[in-house]
Amino acid sequence: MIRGMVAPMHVTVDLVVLTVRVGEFLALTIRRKLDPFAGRWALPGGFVLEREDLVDAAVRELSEEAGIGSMRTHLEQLRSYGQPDRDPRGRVVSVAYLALVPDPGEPTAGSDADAAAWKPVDSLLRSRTLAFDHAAILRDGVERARAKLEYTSLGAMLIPEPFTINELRAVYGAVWGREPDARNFHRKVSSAEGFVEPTDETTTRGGGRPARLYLRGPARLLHPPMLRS
Amino acid sequence: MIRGMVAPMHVTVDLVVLTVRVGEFLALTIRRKLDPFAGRWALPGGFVLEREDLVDAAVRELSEEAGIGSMRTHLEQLRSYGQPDRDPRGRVVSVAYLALVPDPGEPTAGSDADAAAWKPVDSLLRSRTLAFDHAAILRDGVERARAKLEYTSLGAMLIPEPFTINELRAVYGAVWGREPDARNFHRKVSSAEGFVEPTDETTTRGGGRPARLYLRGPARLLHPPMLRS
DNA sequence: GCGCACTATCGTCAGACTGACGATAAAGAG
DNA sequence: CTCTTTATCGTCAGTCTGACGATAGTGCGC
Repeated sequence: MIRGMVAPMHVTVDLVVLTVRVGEFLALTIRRKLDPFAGRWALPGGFVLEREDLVDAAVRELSEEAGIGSMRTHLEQLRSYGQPDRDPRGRVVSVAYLALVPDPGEPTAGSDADAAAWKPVDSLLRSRTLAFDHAAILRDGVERARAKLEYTSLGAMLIPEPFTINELRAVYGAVWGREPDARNFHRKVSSAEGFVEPTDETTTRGGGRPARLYLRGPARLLHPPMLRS
Repeated sequence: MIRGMVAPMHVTVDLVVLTVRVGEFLALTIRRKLDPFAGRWALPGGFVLEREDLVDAAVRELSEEAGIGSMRTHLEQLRSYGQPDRDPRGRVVSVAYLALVPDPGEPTAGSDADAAAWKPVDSLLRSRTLAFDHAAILRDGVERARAKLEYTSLGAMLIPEPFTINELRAVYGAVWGREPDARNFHRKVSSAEGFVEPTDETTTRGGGRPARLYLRGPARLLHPPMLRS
């Protein structure tokens, strides 16, 4: 049906899965069981099945390779990578997805991996340990996440509900590498329409005066944005 | 080299090519010569060659199908589309690119098309005339372009150099559907570091008092952004 | 050559928002 | 019951924006 001179290619999805745990900005990595790059760390991912939509493949890999359900997950397409030599097995085009999840605890390795682990984003980016072009994909995903914290409410997708405003502030500190001022952050978040919804509960888990607990609000975009400055 | 159960797919690039001409926001379309959708209007695009990088395929199609060189063109990846049934010929994953060009005049149809034309974005989006899922791709591209005018200097890629500030303002009006205030726009653009570079020349082509001519500046991001409000 | 129409550019001003930081509130620790 | 710690509210000056007034240079019609 398609003229023969056009070579078909393999299509994969790769996942940049990000979370924050105790003040650290982490990405999910797996250790590859098979060649190429057997034994090396990589981003989770896999081939798109014959009749499978791209986003469905991403959801499936998230579940298979990381044991992460799609319920509390923000998942968006990042971009595609198609350099002809990016995979030694042949021509493979990868559609990368970005997932932001509240810390789900230790990951369980899927069938293609002999280990899975959360690793600090900074050290992954500095240490060229990732297989394929996954360092570039991770860099793009991290950049997108950092940018989106500015003008969306997605920061709240990186912690479990309910959370205090200071816990949310720690997310921004971990992702941006710089803590916003607590008082200005509190003013901004609590006055931004629909960013967070207060509950009746408070907690003292951070020590000090009890802090109100919040849930994620319905707003997705922030007007005006929160500036990294 | 890759286990047999994973079916290879065809990979294409599709192009959302946008420009502004006499106050109208236009997208490049071609009329398809071949099935599927022969005779229907579509976005320019085509198959990625066996050893060709994705962006190279986009540059090639831009040149082949629209006669647009890559010199004065802003080209960025938009996103990928991979619904299993999006192409009746079989499984085709398309990587869409967004191009912003200064009006290059009437397009010349490439070999896969029997016509090429600039059409107003709004009417294309309203009238469900585009083949495949190209209406969705165009919508995403237009949305990206509208958003990027806010926080980048890309508006200047939509008009030929040199230009007056008012001509640039007309670009914003065409893309956003609403003209910013001339005086505030002038203040903002001329005070934003590196957005535009003044020349020594002026023009009276708009009538009235001579306007200074500007070139595109080196800045790509605007801090703070220009608000659609 | 003169005033008019037109666009370009500069200025003004109130309101919104930000960053820096002071001050007070409400817990637990000792 | 005082100290430490975190939470929350306030203050204030500086920046940026939107609305809009005012002035500056052109070409055009007469």
